[in-house]
Amino acid sequence: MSDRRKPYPFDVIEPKWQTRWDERRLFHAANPGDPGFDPAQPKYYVLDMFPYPSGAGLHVGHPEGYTATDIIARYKRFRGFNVLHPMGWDAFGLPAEQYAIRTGQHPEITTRENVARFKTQLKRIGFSYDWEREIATTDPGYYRWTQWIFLQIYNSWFNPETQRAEPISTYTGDDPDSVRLAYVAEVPVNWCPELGTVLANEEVIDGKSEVGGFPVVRRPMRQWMLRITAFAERLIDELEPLDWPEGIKLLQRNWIGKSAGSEVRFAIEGSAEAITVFTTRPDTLYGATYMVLAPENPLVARLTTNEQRKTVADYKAEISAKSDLERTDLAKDKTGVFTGGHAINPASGERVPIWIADYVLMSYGTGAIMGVPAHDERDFEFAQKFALTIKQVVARGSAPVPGAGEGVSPSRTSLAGSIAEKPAPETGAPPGEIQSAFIGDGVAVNSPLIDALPTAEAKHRIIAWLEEKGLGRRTINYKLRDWLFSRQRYWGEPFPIVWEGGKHRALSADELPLVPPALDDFKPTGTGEPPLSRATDWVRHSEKATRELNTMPQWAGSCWYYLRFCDPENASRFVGEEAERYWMSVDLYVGGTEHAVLHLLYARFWHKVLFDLAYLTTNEPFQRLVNQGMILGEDGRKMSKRWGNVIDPLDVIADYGADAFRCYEMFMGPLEQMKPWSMNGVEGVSRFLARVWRLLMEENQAGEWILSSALTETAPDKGQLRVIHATIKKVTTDIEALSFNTAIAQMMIFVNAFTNTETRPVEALRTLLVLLNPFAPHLASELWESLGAKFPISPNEITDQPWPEHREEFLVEHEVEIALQVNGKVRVRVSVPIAATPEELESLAQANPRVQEFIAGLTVRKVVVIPGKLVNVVAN
RNA sequence: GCCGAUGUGGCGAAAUGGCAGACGCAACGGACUUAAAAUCCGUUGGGCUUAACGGCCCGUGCCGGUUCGAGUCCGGCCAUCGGUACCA
Repeated sequence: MSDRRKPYPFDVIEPKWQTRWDERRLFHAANPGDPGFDPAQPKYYVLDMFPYPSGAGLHVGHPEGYTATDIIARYKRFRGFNVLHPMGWDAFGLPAEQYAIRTGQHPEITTRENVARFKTQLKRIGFSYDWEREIATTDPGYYRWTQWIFLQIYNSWFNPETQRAEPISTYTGDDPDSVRLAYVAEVPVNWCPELGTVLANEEVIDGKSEVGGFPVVRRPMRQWMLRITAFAERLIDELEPLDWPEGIKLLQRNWIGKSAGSEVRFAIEGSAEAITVFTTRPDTLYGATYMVLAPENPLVARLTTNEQRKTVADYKAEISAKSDLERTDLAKDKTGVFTGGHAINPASGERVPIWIADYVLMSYGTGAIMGVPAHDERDFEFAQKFALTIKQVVARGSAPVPGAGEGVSPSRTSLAGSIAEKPAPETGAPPGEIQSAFIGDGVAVNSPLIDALPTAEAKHRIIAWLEEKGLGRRTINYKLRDWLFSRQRYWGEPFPIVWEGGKHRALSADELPLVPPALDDFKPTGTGEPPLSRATDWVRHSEKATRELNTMPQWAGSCWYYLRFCDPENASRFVGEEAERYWMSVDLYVGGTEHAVLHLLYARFWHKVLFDLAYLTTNEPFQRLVNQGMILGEDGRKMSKRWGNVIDPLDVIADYGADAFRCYEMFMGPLEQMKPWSMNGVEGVSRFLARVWRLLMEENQAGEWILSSALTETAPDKGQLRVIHATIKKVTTDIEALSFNTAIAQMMIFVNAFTNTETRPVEALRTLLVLLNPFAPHLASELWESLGAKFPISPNEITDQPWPEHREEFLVEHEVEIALQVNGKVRVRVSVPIAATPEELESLAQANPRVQEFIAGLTVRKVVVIPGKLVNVVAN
């Protein structure tokens, strides 16, 4: 291909315009107070999810979203907006560190090289970023403020009364460290003794390290945590008004996993202690025939009887050898052992055995459950396996049993009553031979306090009783866990924390940035100590104090980069107040679904903390979110080295040009949809652009491109005006709707309509070039310039033109073709005057010979007239 | 399991409840050319029928419903893809 003649000289014009845009600072957005800032202009902040600059360079997936936002950015500029469209680098991260371990090359160098490569690639595609706002999370000028934000989080707490983050100074309790939004806790991590490091869950496969296949065990280690759970309620509620895809909102809600229920306290037999469980079904309390604690629950040691001590210890050892993944993967079959201890069911007074099992997680609820096998699938499976009592306490049915009072009727009666009302298959089986758990709502039975009550009311009643007796209370639980915020890595932001006498303390803001020490050896130390421990001088903060050795996770930098873009040079504040007030929030945020939960949740969390502390004026960062779909290989499979189906954007650009690449990415299909790449498709779009080129240009004898002699200053004819204005209308509404594929299709219709005309009105082509400019900016700019050489216009830059407005009057036709239907089937199409009244259309239809033919011998029952569309004659 | 998305020609896809398949690809035919490429013009959902112009029937994953009219709305299935997984 590259040896073939180019359909138009994109290889010359694209670099030319890219250089010119840079020189003219065309895409630089002025901040309030800057020279050239126009307060009358509305603002528009359109943001891409910034990339991790990997060694592999860009793939075709990146530019899909970037092209979409670029079209919007260029369009909004035409529309008179002050557009903020920035780009930067999420540059801390593991690959650079691992590369450093292998080669000894400092991650900073690797990162710099990768950033340079990415930037070259992005520039070659012609994106209209304001490069003067470029940021990298690894710049000290940037991570200084990442550390500063951490300090704000560290120095605040969540006041449950105001439901807001507040400075720690407003906390009046004894132990501020127990309520800080950043705190230290012992949490279990994946520890690989052989590699001497902690591994992420994704790095552990079947209980072995992904690298080397060494055994991995879970072991508690001291970690920094962020108290995101305090914001769970607000993270759900404040999601509601955002203009995000419903699916993403749902994903976040499910991740936060709110469930309402109650805590119930079970007394332990022969002990002053009690076990508190969380349940969403307190109405099934009478059916709790056993209890299960998580193996890690500290109560286990105190409950276990001497006879069971060895069994329990063995089981715990077995469990701790399993990784999280293994523990859940192998969850096909329930396991567990009896502790020997018993508790008392507070409702029934029955004595119930206490077990431990790994299907109960220490990290959710209270790390203990009441086992209600008749009404919970997992409990049912467990009870079956270990032959525990199964007691039915909810019967199918919805209406309360007539005449049944509260807790007075014998349970047997109400059970019989509800069966009579709505028989269910399994209730025919005698008690103890229940075939499966009934987990739906129904009517309480065998539960004296709440018999005959429907589930909702039974829950309410039993909670009231528990609260009255001091045995429990209504609570809400979340799946969301606090955010494990520390990593034992080198290439990340050091914590602005020092330790002295076993206590942590924050650095002051003027000690920032805290720069990581220069290291030659980035390898894990083998002891579990982070690599920073090697830098002994750096670690010593003072005579008595030493620095925190962990670093922050990669998420930290991406939690607030959209704020820094508003004011990237500011040396005295993470973002200037005026800049933040002017630019925030992000009007359009485009990126992949892979960040639907973590990044977007973490960023919202930080934003809310900063908002509560009055550093920001907005409560949410991203007003509108759009996810682009994945681009698959030509074979319909996910692009990967393994399949050899990876497409390199630069290869495509070398053959067809950046404009064709951009347009093809948008023409493939709807932005949000997953779709396969097709080189033939690129070819087609490239042909379209070449046709646009030849609409204005022709070759002279010498083979040079010159302005076409078909161009004239004449006015477009009626047919042409219709196409022009239909195109303005469709392209405009389609861009607003992010429906770029159909916008391009309409421009193709335009070009087809003008391709073989003898004379081409310059006016029509000017309009086309402006409409095309957001999609194919190099081509449109070049042609505009060429056109201006012979047909000057003021202002003479395409980017200074107003966006065209369509005029309805050019779209209306005198005649319109409508369909005549008989009984819903189209029988003939006829041309009718646009002004024809419904009555006229009706009689016209009935008089039509074709219609006559089909209604012959039938009685016309009804005639439906849709003016401009069709007439449907209903007859039988 | 659960949650979500998607099912329309040979392919990527269009269609405020109102003429299904716009636009593009591929394929085929034609023009130009010594020839090819490029370019331009045309045909192109399937079946039946006609010498031809035409005409008829079927068709948006499957089954049903609402409606004068359903790719679109409702109910029930099936398939593919993605996410998630003992969350009490």
